[in-house]
Amino acid sequence: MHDKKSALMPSLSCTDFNLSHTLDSGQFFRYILHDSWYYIVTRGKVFCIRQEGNKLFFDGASPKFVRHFFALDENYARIKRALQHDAVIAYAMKKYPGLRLINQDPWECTVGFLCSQMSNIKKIKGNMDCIAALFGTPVVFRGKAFFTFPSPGEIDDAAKLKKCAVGFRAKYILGVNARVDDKWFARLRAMPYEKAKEELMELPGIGEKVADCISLFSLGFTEAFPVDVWMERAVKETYLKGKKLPLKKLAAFGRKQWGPLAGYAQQYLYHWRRLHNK
DNA sequence: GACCAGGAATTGG
DNA sequence: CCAATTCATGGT
Repeated sequence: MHDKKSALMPSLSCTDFNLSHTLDSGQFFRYILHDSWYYIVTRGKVFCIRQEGNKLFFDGASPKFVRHFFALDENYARIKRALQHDAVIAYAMKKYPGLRLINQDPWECTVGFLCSQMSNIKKIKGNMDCIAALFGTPVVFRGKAFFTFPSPGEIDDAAKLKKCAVGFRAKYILGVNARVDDKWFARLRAMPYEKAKEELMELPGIGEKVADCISLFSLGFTEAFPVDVWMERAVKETYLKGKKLPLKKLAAFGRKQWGPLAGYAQQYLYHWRRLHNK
């Protein structure tokens, strides 16, 4: 079961990192688990990765890329210390240790969360794989077939997109596809969070929640606090004594409560609330 | 055929 | 400005 090449392939030591928790927390869609390896496609890159304790083995990507993609250089001990004061977050951190925020490609992230409205993770994964198959480029990696994700501007055929069962979201994907490019996303990264979010919300189909997901999962704004139905439940039940608040106020609550680490608090709350399924 | 799924856009006060 | 309503689709 151990790959003989393991000893020769790149590896990294990591602390406070759990690959499965991180991938299975609804922030990223294009990966599959096969023979204890996660095969990951992100834009034009295909690589595989496996965790054994504090060791990460991987193939198809440089150590630098892996460190960046999984935010391994983030000072996690500091984040943990800062969030430990909160009993609810502390519990979730203990239950799902090493859950981290991924640094993924903004364009791919945007399409993923455009697909997310009124949908579910399994279906979003299917949408994304279908878009890659119809608009991306085939790649063979370790004898397996994959498709890279298309670049901005390349999802330009409504009839083909319709085959991917994105439904009413098609007009949003086509609309955004025609309006953005990689440079545009790069500029967002250099802006303050509020400004970048404003720019994102100018695009069709992107409201506050989707803009916050893009901000948090792909632009490095850890102060973003996306609020979906799961977060609404989690916050209402744990911090508001069951009292309802509009989504906009919940997002403001999160940012005020946890400041620059609101995104991490969100990720733990979301993961915890979705899995314990009360 | 109802019911649900990580919302967005529009309308009415 | 805020809340309520409408829109809209594939999977189970």
